[in-house]
Amino acid sequence: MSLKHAILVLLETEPSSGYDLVKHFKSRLGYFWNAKHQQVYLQLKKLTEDEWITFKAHSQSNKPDKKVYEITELGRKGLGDWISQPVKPNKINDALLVKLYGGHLTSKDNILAELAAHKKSHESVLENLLNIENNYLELNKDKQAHYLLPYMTLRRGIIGEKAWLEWADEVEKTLSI
Amino acid sequence: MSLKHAILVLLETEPSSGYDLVKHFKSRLGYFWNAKHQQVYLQLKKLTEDEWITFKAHSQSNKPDKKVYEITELGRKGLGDWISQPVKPNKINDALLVKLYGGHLTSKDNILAELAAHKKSHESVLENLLNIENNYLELNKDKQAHYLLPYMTLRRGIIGEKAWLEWADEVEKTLSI
DNA sequence: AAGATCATGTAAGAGGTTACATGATTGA
DNA sequence: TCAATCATGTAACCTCTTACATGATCTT
Repeated sequence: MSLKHAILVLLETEPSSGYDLVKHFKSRLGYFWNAKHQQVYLQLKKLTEDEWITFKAHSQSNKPDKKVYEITELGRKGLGDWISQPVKPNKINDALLVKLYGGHLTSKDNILAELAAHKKSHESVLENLLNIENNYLELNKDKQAHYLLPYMTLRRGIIGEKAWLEWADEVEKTLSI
Repeated sequence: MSLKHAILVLLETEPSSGYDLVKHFKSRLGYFWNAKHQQVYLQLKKLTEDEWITFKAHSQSNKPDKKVYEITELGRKGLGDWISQPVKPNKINDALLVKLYGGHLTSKDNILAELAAHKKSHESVLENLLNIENNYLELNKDKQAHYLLPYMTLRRGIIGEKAWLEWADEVEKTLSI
C-alpha cells in the first residue's frame, strides 16, 4: 500500500530514476523498505499519471537514457496528507521462524546451517549500516541536524540487526548443547 | 507463499479449526506470522483440495459448528520438504519508518504522538510474550525440551520487541531536545 | 568471451486486503 | 439492548512475484 509513499519520500529528498530508487532500496534502505524493479516502475507510471511526479528524459553518453523523476506540488501535498495520518503497524511474516518452529521435521544440522547463512547476511547488512552511520557522524552539526530523521531510521536498522544477531547467538548456543 | 506452511506447522502440532488458527496468530504469534481470516480459510480450502489436510465437522452445543483440520501424511511430507530447503530472508516494509524519514513534512508533535501510540502497542505485545515465557519456564525439564524450538521463536519476539522499544526511547529522547 | 552493470518495461499468476454476508450465544 | 465472541465464507480489487524481453557498455 505504501511503496507509493516510500518512493515519494525519496523523491522529495532528491530527484531520481527508477533504477536509482531500486538501488537505494537495495543498498541502504533494506531494513526499511523492499521492492522489485517491476513494482517500482509500475508505481512511477501510476504516480506520473496522477501528476504526483513528473520526469525528464536524460540522455547519457556511454549509458542508456534514463528518466529522472521529481515530485510535484500535488505529490508533496498528497505525501504530507499521508504522513499526517496514523500508519498501520508493520506486518511481520517471518518464514525462518516458521521453519524453526517446525524444526523437528528436519535435522539439527540443517537448522544450524540455515541459521548460519542468515547470520552472515545480517552481519553484512549491519556492517553496511555501521559504515553509513560513521559517514553521518563525521558530518558537521548542521548537516547532522538536517539528516536527523533519516538517521533515526538508520538507528532502527542498526538496533534491529544487532538484536537479530544477539538472538541468533542465543539459538546457536542453545541448540549446540 | 508460506501462509500455507505456517498453517501446516501449527496443524502438525495440534489439530485446529480456521478460527483457532487465526486466534493463535493474533494472540501469540503476531511477531512471527500475520494473516486475515479470509486468507486462512482460503488456504485451508486449497490444502484440503490437495489432500495435505483433512477436516471433521464438530458440532457444539451453544456454539456454531466448526471444522477441525488435521495434517495428513502427504501434508507432513510436503511440510518436511519445505522445511529442508532454504527459506528466503524476511521481507521488511515498515511504513512507520517511511513516515519518520519524511517527518519534516508534518509536525514534531504528530511524529511523537504516533511513536507513542506504536510504543504502547509494542509494550503490550512484549508483556504478553513475557507472560508466555514465564509459563514456559515453569514447565518441567522434559516439557521445556519438548517445546524448545517454539520457545526459540518466542525469544525472537521478546528480543525483537525489546530492541524496538529501546529504539523508540532513543528517538523520543533525540527529538525532544 | 563471459558476466556484471546500467536502464526500462510487459504480462500472467499468486497472494493479500477490504467489503459484504450470516447468525447464534454470552456478558455488561 | 448493545457489543463482543464464536464460526465460516464469497467477491472485487489491489499489490507483489516470477517470467519474459531488450540492448549497450564495462570489467575480468
